[in-house]
Amino acid sequence: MADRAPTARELARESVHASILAAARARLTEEGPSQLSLRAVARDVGMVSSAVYRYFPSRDDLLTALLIADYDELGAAVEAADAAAGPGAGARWVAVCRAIRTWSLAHPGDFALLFGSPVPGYAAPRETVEPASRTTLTIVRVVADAQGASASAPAGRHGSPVPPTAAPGVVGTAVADGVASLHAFGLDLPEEVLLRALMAWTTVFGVISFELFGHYVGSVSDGAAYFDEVIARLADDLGFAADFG
Amino acid sequence: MADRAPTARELARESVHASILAAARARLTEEGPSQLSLRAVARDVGMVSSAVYRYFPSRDDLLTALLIADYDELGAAVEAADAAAGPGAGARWVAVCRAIRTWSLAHPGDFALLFGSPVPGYAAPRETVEPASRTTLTIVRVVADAQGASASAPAGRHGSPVPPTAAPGVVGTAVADGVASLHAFGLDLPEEVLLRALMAWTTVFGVISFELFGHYVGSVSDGAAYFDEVIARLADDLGFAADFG
DNA sequence: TGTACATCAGTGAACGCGCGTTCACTGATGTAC
DNA sequence: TGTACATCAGTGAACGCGCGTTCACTGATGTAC
Repeated sequence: MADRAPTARELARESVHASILAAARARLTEEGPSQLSLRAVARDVGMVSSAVYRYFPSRDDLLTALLIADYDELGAAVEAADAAAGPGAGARWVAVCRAIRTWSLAHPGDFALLFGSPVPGYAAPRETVEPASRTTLTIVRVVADAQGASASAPAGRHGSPVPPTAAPGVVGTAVADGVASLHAFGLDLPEEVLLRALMAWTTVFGVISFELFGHYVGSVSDGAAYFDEVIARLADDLGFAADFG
Repeated sequence: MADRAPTARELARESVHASILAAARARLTEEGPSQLSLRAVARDVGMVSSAVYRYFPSRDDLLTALLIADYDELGAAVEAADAAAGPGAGARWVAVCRAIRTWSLAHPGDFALLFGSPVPGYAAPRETVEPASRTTLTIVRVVADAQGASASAPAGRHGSPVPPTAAPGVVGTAVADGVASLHAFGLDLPEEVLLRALMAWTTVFGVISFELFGHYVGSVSDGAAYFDEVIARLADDLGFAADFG
């Protein structure tokens, strides 16, 4: 019941568990998640495949653990970038977006696991939803703060938060669920702003996906420069100016 | 040498070839491309697996044929939607975007093949590049036409094509390759416009991808309505008004 | 038009492979007296 | 502190599976005389 000193067995178990996860993550750097085999991971870690079952009841559980670890790592990186950035929303926006791209390029297999085509025969369980939302929430928070800040700023191109749309009035129920979820996090945003924030996040994802999977070949030569151009315009569309420091 | 009447053998060959492709496409509706096995396709078509080798030298060649067929089908659907839409760029924009979404939702496996995580161990050959560009080109063409039209339109929210960005002047080389490619198609666009068009296409893809792969669960309830909201704002950002008829 | 030979689509068995998972085992670590 | 038993991590063999691909075959279709 009380806190005992961990036994040698417990320490060893913890360490092997971590080694298996690490080996799986290392594999993901080179190959897609659907390729990821329990036997290969066991081989990498230097144990027999059946031994892995002492730590993960099945391959699906390994995938779930990976999914959570990845979402958390990405979320932590994004949150850290946000915290480390200057106080202005423009600087935070750039830091957050770049952090997402940097992590994704460094972990293409993990990116595919999180955001690519679903792994055949695997359905992500509930437990993955919360860590998954960390990144989205950080983005929404930056946008929300930018809105608050610019509400009391002088008028001009960036004076009015989120310009009105060409086909207004129908936002209606489209993101109602999203607004409701945000309340659970203590955020209260106009639907228009949430929709714009969601759009921006979607674009950031799309750009990274296209870059990573080779769909910009022939159109975009310098991925990093292009990405900066894109997030500058996204900030613009959100009613504030990106700040590249 | 000259045009002979096709022999029974030739007709049969043509027909079996088509059946195999059709069976493979049908499988894609239900399962991911990495799952797609030559043996399963052969089974569906009612022949022994080795017989497929009379038609496709390997599984990779089957995948390539599928890729081309899919890109062409999507491209044709998008071009048809463009042609069928009213003459205004706003109406064409809506028609084209909706066509992309409609096709994608109806063919999730094909969408994953075209735009999802790369199939492990398979690299798409050159022949797929041209059919792949049909969709992108249609979008760029609509945007280009909208620019031309609005250049002589009265000023206002949609009077000035593509508003200036918050961090201008650096577009520079980011999409230089794209501009060069466009010349081959007789299109000459300012870099800013091309960049905005590329961004919009990326967002459309991102929205469909998120919807299809379940990343909007909890945020977006009505995918179709949300999609329309998004493309209305994209048109807005491109300097014209979406026209939903 | 009729026959002899060549072409080629489809068959069925076989190959070697890697996979997820189960199971009885051995030997080291931990616990109770 | 020392011994007897329980726990449990890791082993190694085995299961059944589906895969891509090869190969010698048979029988129907096409071609040359």
